[in-house]
Amino acid sequence: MVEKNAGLALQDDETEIGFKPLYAQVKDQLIRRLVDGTWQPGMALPSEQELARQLRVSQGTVRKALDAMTAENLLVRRQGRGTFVAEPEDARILFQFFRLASDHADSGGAFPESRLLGWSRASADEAEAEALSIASGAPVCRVERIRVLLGKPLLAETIILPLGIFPGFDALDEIPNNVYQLYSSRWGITIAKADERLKAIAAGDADARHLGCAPGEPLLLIRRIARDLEGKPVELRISRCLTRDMHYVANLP
Amino acid sequence: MVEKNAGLALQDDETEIGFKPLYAQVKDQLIRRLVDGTWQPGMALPSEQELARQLRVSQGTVRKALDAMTAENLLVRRQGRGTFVAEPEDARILFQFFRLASDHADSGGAFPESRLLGWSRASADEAEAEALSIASGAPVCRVERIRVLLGKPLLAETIILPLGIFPGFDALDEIPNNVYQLYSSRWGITIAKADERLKAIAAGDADARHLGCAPGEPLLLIRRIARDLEGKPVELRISRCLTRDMHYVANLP
DNA sequence: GAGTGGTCTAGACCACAAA
DNA sequence: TTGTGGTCTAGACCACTCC
Repeated sequence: MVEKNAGLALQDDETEIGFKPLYAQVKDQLIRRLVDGTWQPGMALPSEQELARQLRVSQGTVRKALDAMTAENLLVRRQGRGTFVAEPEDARILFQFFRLASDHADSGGAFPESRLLGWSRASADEAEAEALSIASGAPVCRVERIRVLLGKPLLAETIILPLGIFPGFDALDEIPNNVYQLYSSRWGITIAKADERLKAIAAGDADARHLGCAPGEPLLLIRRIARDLEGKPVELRISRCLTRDMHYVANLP
Repeated sequence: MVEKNAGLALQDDETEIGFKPLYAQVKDQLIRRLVDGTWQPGMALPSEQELARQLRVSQGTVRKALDAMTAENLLVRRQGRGTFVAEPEDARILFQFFRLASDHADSGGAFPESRLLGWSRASADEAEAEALSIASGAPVCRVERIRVLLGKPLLAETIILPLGIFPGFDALDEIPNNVYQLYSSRWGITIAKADERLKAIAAGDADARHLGCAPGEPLLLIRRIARDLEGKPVELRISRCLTRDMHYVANLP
């Protein structure tokens, strides 16, 4: 009765080690359609029944793949409406990637404003190349800006982007506040997840000037590597944060 | 054919707003048995079939509850063996709750040693009471210790425990390295999750002396609220970390 | 009313572990 | 061989949304 896992138009690795459950293969197929732009942010996917027919698997298997992708914030499911590709709107990006909050009352979910200091083409140094899995010396664009919340300088950040992945970024006329939305609309790149490393450092002269604090004041250093749908690192971001009245929030697990 | 959700020996809140899916009710039941000690760390649960019979639901519904609990690190499932209550062994606690790593080669998964400075009974101050959801002035035990990795002082930490939850803690003769294991074995309390808040601060004189750094050196301040199976805060821990050669790891999401 | 996702069930076969 | 969890299927009913 139950059909043998025969791949069903899915790439079947029946080799000893390369086995994947059907629902994982389905998930890979669906992610492929996100990567190649078949389904763009905001669009509705076909219904579960329809996907099941197309992929020749049961609805339950499709559901398991969709549920996993929903848990990873790639999709949004709405009962009675359908399943949609997640969009990089401010509210979601803020919630998912911005972990700084006020010590006192919740900062109301305001997206911090940006004061651009400049951006320019450069060559990746050793550390940047390592973090982004590109060749040392490869062309990148470095963006420097100050993030401001409620009129107060909050952090200084440097964004390093490989120009091989974001061609023409260095020639932009301006850079919006929500860059992840720009990555999506202009280059079709979705930031799916990120790893962060945190340290405490002393403020240098430049950061002190920009943030309005004394040189030597303790700052929270955040080094973020952001990854696309396939897990490839596409952005390196280094932030120096004033945490006198703010804190970084982490949940375990 | 399908039986109406009638609670099935589960507490049924069919009131307008209080509805819960069956699998969530099953999960609540299972967690209750963890809380009341029916199933202790390391023990095997009954099989899915058996649980399904006992609770008068289908195996699939039981599975959904077990999968959710496994995702929360409350259970461990082993194919062909069974489902077991997760234990607070060093390796897991290290992986789940210790987010500091060396900047260079992985620190090999070594559990940091502890150098105890002392512990004593005290009264909760405003901030501690607020964090632990207890009355201001309620009895607590404060533990001070230095964590050491590979012979080098890594961080100074203060653990604040409500004596209402851990009676007799202040009268202990000694305190082991892995306190979460002690909470479990001595008081039957499982640390299920924790929230952390991070800041950068300047080292005070005492911390500088203990950590072997200069006063004013930037330290990473971590304030952890650890919660039991029911989400109630049971431990407050404040760590001041030297992050010259270390960093804190966070994953988004 | 038609279509969607959300829940629940029942039963099959598979991979794995232990006796 | 027996029993376990892991996967997959098929079909039912429900709650919700939109026409």
